[in-house]
Amino acid sequence: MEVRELTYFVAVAEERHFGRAAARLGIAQPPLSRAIKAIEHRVGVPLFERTSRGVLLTAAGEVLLEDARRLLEASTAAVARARRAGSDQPRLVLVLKPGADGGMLAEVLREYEHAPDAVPVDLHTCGFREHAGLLRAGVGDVALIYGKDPDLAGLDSEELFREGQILVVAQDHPLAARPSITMDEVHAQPTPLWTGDGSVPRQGELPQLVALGRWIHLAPISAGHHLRRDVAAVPVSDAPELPVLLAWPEQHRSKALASFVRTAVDIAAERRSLR
Amino acid sequence: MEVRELTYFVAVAEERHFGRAAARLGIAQPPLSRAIKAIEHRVGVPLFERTSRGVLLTAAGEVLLEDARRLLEASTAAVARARRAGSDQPRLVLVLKPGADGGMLAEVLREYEHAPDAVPVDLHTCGFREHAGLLRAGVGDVALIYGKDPDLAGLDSEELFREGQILVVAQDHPLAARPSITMDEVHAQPTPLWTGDGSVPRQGELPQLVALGRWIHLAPISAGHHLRRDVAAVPVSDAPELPVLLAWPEQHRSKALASFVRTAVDIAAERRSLR
DNA sequence: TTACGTTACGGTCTCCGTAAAAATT
DNA sequence: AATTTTTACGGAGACCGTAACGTAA
Repeated sequence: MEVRELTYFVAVAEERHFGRAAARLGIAQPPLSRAIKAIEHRVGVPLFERTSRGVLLTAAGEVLLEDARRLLEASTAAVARARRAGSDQPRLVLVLKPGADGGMLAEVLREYEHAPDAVPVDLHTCGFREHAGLLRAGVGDVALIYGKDPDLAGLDSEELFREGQILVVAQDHPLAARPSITMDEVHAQPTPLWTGDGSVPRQGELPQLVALGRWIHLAPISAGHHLRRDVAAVPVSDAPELPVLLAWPEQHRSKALASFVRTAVDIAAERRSLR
Repeated sequence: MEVRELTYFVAVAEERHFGRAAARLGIAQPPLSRAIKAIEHRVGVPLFERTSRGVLLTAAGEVLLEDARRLLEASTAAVARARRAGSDQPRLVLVLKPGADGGMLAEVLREYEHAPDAVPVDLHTCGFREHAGLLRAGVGDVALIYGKDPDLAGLDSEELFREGQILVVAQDHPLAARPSITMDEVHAQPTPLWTGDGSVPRQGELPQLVALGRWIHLAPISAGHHLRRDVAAVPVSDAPELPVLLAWPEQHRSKALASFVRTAVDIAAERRSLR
């Protein structure tokens, strides 16, 4: 099974229409039709049910679609990683959400510079829940992830520590002056609480909306250090602790990466013991 | 990057020689040389250092080799799985070492027959530490694995229970008559203890060697039920408990598989609570 | 009749194999 | 001189696009 064929298959599977799929692939329908037929012949089972309004996936097609998506992702990731590994000055790409640095990133970077097998670290910022995808796509080598149930498929990870949460509200919000607050109170107050569900906001949009009093949201304590001036943070006494993870592609432990992970884990352990 | 190209690359990387790689691929050297050059051009970095005695992998080549092996494995697995999913009578293939049934397999199979979404279960036996490979290759859907540190890359898993161990010795071994024994005694006695390191024995070879008094080995308690007549089992009071895992390819939870896992987990939990 | 997928056909592009050449020990 | 990789060249096969054809709502 060639990746060109997988690309064709995924296009048809996602468009559920040979014509649209061909357009998306930039080819004519007939070659696409032939290619799919060839695949089905080779696999030995039909992957689509042809109807006069388009196509439907068979059970086998559903199974293949899952694998095919992963394969395509992995194949582009493979060349991306090889390319970076072969560049003159190898670097480590750390993926993180802006501001979500766990309050220890600066120290980790400082320490890592002097570690054995260290290489320069590039920071690649990303949006909500994009970490795993970027690692799997070969864009990044390692990611710093906050969250309860992150998507770790195909990744190895290590928990660095857990962190309490603060509520971020507009400066003139009724809760802004409180020294502390409970989860019940968070849910009881009227301003909507941003949960990350639904549409992903553009970069920097959420702080803006919070400052305008349209939303409030929870954040890890360490994020409180670099909030906008026009918002306030209130400790939430009984908020669940957020795990802070370091994650990297499965079995991709270059020396540079292993050394970075070790440095971060050591510093995290040290900080835990200080508390 | 096409999988044909990856196949070529892996062949050269593993043979470290264009000529041998070409022979293994069943093609002539020149097309192979061209193909590799094309790949290197596309990736943008050299993957091999050509010497007059063959080739060496560059750092980028090493990185790509890891990914390429996984990709090839995954691509064959994808069609294998799709083919099985599309067969007229879908089945669930359970991979396990002969005898390593956790003492509960019969009950799980019996129970599963009546579970919702159940399909017929095929048993596929395998050798020492072959489970993961067979799952990744798409040969099996789910595996029953004993062991402390199994290879779970690319797999999801669930621990069913933990089991104590017995020492399996020849019937006329000095320890055969003991009601119980400690790990210290196991290590102190003279017959070599088989640890699974080194060469993998042929199927059924180890029991033979144990019966002949050439080796002794540890086994989970449940394996004691189907030992040869000419060996004896002695409980080891302080042996570390062996985890018994159910594992399956990451994110491949068909209804049939999910139902099987649930059945097994439920029965395991029930047995734990009975103790 | 319209919208989709499939066959038929001809051209092009890629890939392969044989043969000769370059490079390194 | 021998071994190994690379370049040159000619042919076979794969893939694509246009056009014509089935087929179901």
